Amino acid sequence: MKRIPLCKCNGTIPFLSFVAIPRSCSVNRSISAMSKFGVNSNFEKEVKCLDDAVNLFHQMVRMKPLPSVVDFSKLFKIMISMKHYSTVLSHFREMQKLGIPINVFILNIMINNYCLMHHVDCAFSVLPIYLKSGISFNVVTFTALIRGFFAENKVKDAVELFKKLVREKICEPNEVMYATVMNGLSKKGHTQKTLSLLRLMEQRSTKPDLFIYSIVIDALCKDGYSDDAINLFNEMKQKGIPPDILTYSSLIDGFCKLGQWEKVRTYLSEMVNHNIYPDVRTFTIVIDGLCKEGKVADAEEVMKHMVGKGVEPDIITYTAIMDGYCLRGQVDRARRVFDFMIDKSIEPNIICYSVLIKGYCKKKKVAEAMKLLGEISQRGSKPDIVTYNTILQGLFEVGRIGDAKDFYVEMISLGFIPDLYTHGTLLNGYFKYGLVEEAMSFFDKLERKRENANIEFFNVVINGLCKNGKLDKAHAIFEKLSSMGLLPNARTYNTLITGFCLKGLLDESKDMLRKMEDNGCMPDNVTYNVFVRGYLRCNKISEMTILLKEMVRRGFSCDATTTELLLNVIRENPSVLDMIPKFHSIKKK
DNA sequence: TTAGGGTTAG
Repeated sequence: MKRIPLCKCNGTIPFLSFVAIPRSCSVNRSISAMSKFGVNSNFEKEVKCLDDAVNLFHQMVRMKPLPSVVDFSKLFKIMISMKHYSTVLSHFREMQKLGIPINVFILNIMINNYCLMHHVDCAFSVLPIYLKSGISFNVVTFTALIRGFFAENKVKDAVELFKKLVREKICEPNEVMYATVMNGLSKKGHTQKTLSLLRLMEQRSTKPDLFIYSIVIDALCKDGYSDDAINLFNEMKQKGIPPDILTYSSLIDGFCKLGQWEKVRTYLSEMVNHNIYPDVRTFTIVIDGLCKEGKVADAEEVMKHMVGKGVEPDIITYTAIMDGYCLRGQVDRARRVFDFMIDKSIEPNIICYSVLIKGYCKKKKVAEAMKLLGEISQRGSKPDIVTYNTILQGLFEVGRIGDAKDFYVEMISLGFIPDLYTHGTLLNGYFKYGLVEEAMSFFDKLERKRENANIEFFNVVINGLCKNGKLDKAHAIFEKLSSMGLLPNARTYNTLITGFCLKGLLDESKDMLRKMEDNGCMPDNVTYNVFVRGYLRCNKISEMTILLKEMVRRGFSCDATTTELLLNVIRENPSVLDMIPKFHSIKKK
């Protein structure tokens, strides 16, 4: 059945003339607008809520002749943007029952709808409808499915589908499909694979565009490879693809996270020189970066600057600054910000609450944190696992071990599924208070779930064992990591090196350092500090000074604990100072 | 021309 395109109806829409239009409903206002202006008018803007959308749908299906599939597609898109996925499904079924013709667009919308519901398996069940209706799949169909796989963490399936499409020449990927695959890969931590795909793409007919470059630049920045990101950034410019606000924002975020403030300034100026002005997200990235480095006063200045430029802070900006105050122990200031936000009619979400709760816990005000936890549901928000983990940690911090255990039981009874962080917090708490047997018994109980464990979880266990003098056991767990497919990180090595150093086992520490370097994990500031302290404690001054020089040469510096220990040694034996010619510069750093 | 792609907070 062929439908007359609505745009050819001389400004009137036949199917709408049968509908009685009461004045009150916004949908009806929209229909009225459509009648007046034809299909080009935006009824999308008039549909404000689910009721509007549903009412419009029911009116549409009663019309004679029926509206075209284009109008149904538009309406479904609105419902999807409102996240009313199941309503889209039921309405699509109704459409099918009524025999309203379908096309590739609306079927692709249905596939995407299932993928957004995290039901990629159901999305595949739409494919037979294409076949039955003689409609061909296209690149959009497959792109949506690939995205669906990634959304459900099915990276292997996503990549296999993509490879199959290319290998069997089922569908030639376009820029969007490449971007979808690369974004999926990068968000799951496969930065190198993302970069390889970019290089592969350069050799094929579909060339990387702004989106593709921005995805890879963002991935490199998130992994801390800011130099590689800059190289790629320059490469895209040389190829005549100008970066936009998102590319700059990703790059600036990378520099913020590395504390490279000069580069932040350089690229902020560069973007403005190119008439690309920072928006609320760009400013929030800078504010968050400053806050995380403890530079809250600078963050406040940036906030004033953005307001001066007419850019209003949003909930994320306020949350970042609240977290900045909390990290410095200024939970009361964070509470001002929090109340100010409410005054500005910005309703706090669970992340805001969790930040504030963490702030109270950090100040050991667990009662305040608990009080706030109770208020969350009253204000229409819902605590999540992170909120509960924060309180659990807070209870351990103040030594309320019994309450922490009860709280853990309570959170499970409330239906929360403990995550790795929950288990890590419990184990860390047990180890902190010397409850090694309890910790290890719990650790053994978790054995079945260990396949999901990450390196940070094992770092907690290794650290706990080291701190409790169980170095052999810690070392044994370390040795098992590779068989579990886990790669030790700098924290793992530093924890074990600290453990050995504290026991005066400097040879074992050095062995561990060698392993660290052999495995491509570079020693960091913590590693050097731990070694300097180890040598100082064992009174190995000459070895300590050699290391100290190397440390300074590599751009690292003594932290507060090391400096204090070094000063104590110098007080007892002033001649040590002569062996450390650059001590003053070290202290200054 | 109704479908699919990139940035910020616990």
